[in-house]
Amino acid sequence: MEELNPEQLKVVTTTEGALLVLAGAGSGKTKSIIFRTAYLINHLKVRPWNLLVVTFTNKAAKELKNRLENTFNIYTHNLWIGTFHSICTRILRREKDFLPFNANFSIYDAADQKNVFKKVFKALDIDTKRFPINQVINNISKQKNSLIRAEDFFLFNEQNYYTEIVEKVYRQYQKTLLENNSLDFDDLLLFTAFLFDENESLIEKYANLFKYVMVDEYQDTNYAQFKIINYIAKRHGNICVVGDDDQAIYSWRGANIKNILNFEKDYKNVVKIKLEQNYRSTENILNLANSLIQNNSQRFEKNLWSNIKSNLMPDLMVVENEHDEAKFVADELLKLKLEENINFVNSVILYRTNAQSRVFEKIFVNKNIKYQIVGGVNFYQRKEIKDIIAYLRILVNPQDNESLLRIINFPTRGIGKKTEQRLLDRAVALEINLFTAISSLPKEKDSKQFSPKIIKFAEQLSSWQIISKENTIIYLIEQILADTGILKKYENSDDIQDISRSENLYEFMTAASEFTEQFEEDFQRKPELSDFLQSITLHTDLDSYNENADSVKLMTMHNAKGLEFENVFVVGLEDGLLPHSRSLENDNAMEEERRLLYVAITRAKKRLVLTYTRFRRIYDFAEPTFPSRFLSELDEKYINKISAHFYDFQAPRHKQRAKKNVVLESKKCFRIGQTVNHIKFGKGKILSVEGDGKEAKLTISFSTGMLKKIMGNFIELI
DNA sequence: CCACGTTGTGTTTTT
DNA sequence: CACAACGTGG
Repeated sequence: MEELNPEQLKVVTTTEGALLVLAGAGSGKTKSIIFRTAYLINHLKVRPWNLLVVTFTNKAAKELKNRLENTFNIYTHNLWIGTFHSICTRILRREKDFLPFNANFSIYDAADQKNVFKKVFKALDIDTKRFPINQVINNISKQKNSLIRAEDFFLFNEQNYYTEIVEKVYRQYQKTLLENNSLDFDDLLLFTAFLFDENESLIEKYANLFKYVMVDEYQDTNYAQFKIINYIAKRHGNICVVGDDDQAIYSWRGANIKNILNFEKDYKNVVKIKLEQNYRSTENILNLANSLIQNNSQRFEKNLWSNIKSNLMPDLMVVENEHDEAKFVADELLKLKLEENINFVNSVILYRTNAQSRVFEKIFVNKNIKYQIVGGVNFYQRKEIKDIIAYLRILVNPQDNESLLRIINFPTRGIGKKTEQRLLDRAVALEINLFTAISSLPKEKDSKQFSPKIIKFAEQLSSWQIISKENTIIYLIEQILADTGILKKYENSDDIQDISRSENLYEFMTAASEFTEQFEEDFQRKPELSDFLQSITLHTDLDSYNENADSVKLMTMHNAKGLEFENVFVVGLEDGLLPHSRSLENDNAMEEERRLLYVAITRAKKRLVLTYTRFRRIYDFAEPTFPSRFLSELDEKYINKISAHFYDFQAPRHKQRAKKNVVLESKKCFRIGQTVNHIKFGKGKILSVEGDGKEAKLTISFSTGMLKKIMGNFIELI
């Protein structure tokens, strides 16, 4: 306890009643939560299972558990620690009797979700041009996060041609999920909240169980999450929330910053504690961050300070294009390694969009710099992994038609669209699910209508289901891969992509066996297949990355929340990227973009380098860019501006890529550089020609500044 | 029924 | 450019 400063100590020992902790970046927030948990258990003798601790990521939960075990000798396997989603899943499985689905439900990720939506759109014959599918998905997700169910839709939304369609889709979508005994991520929260709303006895039960409640990153909770916690904690009022309004970066997924701003109104006699000393960053870095964030309007008054002195000044670097940017960062890293013997392990590159990682990857491979990309395409979202997961899902949850349809003809076993329809018809006629419709075939007398291929598949399904109940997970996976020939097919292929797929499948088996080991240690029993499936759908890349490996980490600024690094490179600081173009018109969104940069900067302990480019390739063309407007808000006292002129780049500038359709000069009607006229767009210059004759596709830069691709037919030469 | 080629379309951030 | 959806020939 001597390690704690007076404010932190107060957080730890104020256990009764409602507590609001406003914890600035690097102020020892995690430490306070750990000590508080340990204090409750070891000092006040609270039973571990009477505590509920909600963290933002699985990784944070895992770390918390480890520290409690290693430093405080606390058995953590009966402690309720986890993300909202994993805790809700646990509650839903326990309280299945109160729910319309059973405990074997599948959890659909974003990709599964989109597939269902596509089917719903088709079934309802909705025009995706007028109703963009992603927009509708987003809308419905927002409804769910605000605890608005399909049947209550018009109580909260005005009726017009658009909302009428959304409501229809919402209804049909939920109906389909229910038929599949499946939930999406938002449903995990929604159903838990309504579980409490509709069953007084359950509120009683969980309020009694969770005598003390703690929520981390409270500024990024949404309404559904607020309600869930409120149901549990409002009776006894023993709730401690920790957060920083300046680090709220998830409003786009329904998080409401008002949850933390209004906490003092939601609970009685709230004690408010501010943690304002930053133990992470140097004074220069912190002052720089402060000069940025003070431009935001909606925030608690605070004074975050650091007394870590350093001669190092944050750098701002301007470079020609994204290749030079990557090259500059790579060279800086190599320089640090060579001159100051600093390893890659404590360095990170932070960017706004996942797509920005590609250039860095390329150059790091080139220069032999070890790196890890955290996030982006999740391991469990890869095609080959989703395929094997689909096999496993239908064995746990035979109602999961979506998963079954995914693999009904993968690998190809001669079940095409026609046969698929016949099987679906059979299921509907007999009022059974597709799984049963298939697996019951061999016992049927009329099975001769179906080809031996399908009978074989049916027999396989049955045999796997038996294995899934009697054998280990890893054995089941091996068996499925062998019976279907999937692994062999990939291994024997000449395509490098297939080889990599086979490697991923091996990695999946490793993951399964590691999971089994860990689970047995944690819970002292063998895991069910459903335990495994639950853990992987709620798993994120961040949860498992190796932070100690001597490699540079690459991730989005969102993923960096809660982390810290010695050396931080924040790249792509251009208008349109950060702030992102889709946030430009909206004041609230702009403030969130600013907070995002604030989060990125405050990850740095010692070295901070910010970069932006003059040109960046978007689609196919290098376009001129403008420095992020946030850069002008940074206090010049705390930043060192470096110009690209001082840096010797060898990389070729703006190399023109060869066009695919090269046409003989003699056949051309149009040539690059010619001035032309268009009826609507006026005068312009030809920038490129694809194809020949009048049919050629021309890229024309019009005098209005517009860039267009137009057929030669519509163009007249001047 | 399937493999392959062509056309069209679209990019924020994630549990 | 990168990937998904569609169409065609085997």
